[in-house]
Amino acid sequence: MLDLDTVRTHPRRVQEALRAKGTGSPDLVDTLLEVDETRRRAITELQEAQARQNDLSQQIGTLKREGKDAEAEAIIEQTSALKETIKRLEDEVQAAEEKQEALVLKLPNLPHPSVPVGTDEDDNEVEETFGEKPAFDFEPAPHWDLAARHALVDLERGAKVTGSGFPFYLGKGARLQRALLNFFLDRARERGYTEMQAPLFVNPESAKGTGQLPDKDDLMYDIPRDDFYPIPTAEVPVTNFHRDEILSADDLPRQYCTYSPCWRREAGSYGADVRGLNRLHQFDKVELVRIVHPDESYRALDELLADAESALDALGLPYRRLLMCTGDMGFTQAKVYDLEVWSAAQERWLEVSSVSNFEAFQARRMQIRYRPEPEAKPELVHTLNGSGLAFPRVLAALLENNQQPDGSIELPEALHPYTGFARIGRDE
RNA sequence: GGAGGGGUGACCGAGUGGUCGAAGGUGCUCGCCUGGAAAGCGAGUGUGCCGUUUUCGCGGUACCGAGGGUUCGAAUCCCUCCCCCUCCGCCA
Repeated sequence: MLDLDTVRTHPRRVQEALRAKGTGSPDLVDTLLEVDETRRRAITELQEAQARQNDLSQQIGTLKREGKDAEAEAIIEQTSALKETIKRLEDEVQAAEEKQEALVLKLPNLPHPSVPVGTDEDDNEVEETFGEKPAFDFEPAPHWDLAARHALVDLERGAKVTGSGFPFYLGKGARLQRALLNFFLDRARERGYTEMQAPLFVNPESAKGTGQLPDKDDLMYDIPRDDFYPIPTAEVPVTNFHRDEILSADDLPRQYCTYSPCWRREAGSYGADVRGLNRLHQFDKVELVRIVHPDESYRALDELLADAESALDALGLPYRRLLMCTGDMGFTQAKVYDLEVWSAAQERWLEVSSVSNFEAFQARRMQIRYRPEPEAKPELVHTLNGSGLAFPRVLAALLENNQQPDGSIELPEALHPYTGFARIGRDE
């Protein structure tokens, strides 16, 4: 959510953001400012009426205490018209506030000046590529073939039991998942994150806080009977942990890491890119969340990026870093990097992490504030998050990139203490 | 799921219709005291919104879990919902 004051003072900047992100119409800003005008006028009128009412009520109280009931009655008679006025103005204010709230929620975050302007993924900037793509003197198999050959993943039975995109992992596949979980969490903890286990369902208020509602509601599954949403990312419960709180300056920064499954409806996805583990309805992820002082958030973004990248480095996977353009970044973000891992058999880059600075956009919705000095007015914090990392595509890349001529898979050394085995498909 | 108790400021905790944004305490800030500290003493210390103001600020209004209602007037009375605690039931 944007600050109304920003919209009032820099309407053109907001309109530019709407255009750059390709969301909503620029008229939104004008409509919003009109509603704001109406709202403020109504509030002023209402408060004047309330002041009169308070004054009269106080007089009545005084008169009654002095036993001057007749005089009190005379004043009470005057109040009935005022009562109606107040009722009417209250309704007006409420209507205007609701209208305004709905409009404000449609305004996306302003992109940071360093973000390239663009319309779609083709305009994202490849900032840097890391590691060497593996070369094979045989035809490398895609991960779904490798997973089937070694019985690591069973999508068919997952589809039977639940539906497509809900995999079973078994044997070394399951153990590898568990190894990734511990590997990522241990690394995050060593890098200064507090480990957390979060609820996997959230209420609508939380989904609104991080920006999944109202605009991205078809991303999530929902449980209408109890008014819950299975989380599409642990960002939602973890960031909402501090919702409606005023932290002291000493409490900042807060850094949390958590493992969770994530559920996404992925409505409208289809085609060859969804094969195997490329796109699932349920997947596992370690998420990193930072809540920081506003002056620190871009330094924190760099650190967060380094945290995510270091995990890929440790796994020896080739990857590249993309700076997302205005048209391809999300509604809530001010600046986003994507990390994409090289998938050697598919010969594609697969997104395994998205690292974002939301500045105060989420914090304003969630009312997460901090007090700069003991007696000072509270101010909004900045929030950031990044995957560290998403499992399925990491798994896909591990299988594809590390496959051997005999079809076995050599795992990177960093994982050995976690898996308890060094390879898949030999010495079994 | 059943029965009972309860949700008040950063925290604890008074307050059952008017002068209550709310006693008292703790914490915190500033000052006094001290060689320094503790203790003690004094003053201050909520948030949002609207208006006003070049700054400090000032005026108004709302907020005592949420939403509705009664009343000239609600933290206080009534209704609905949410959450927490205790006991019972069920259960990993």
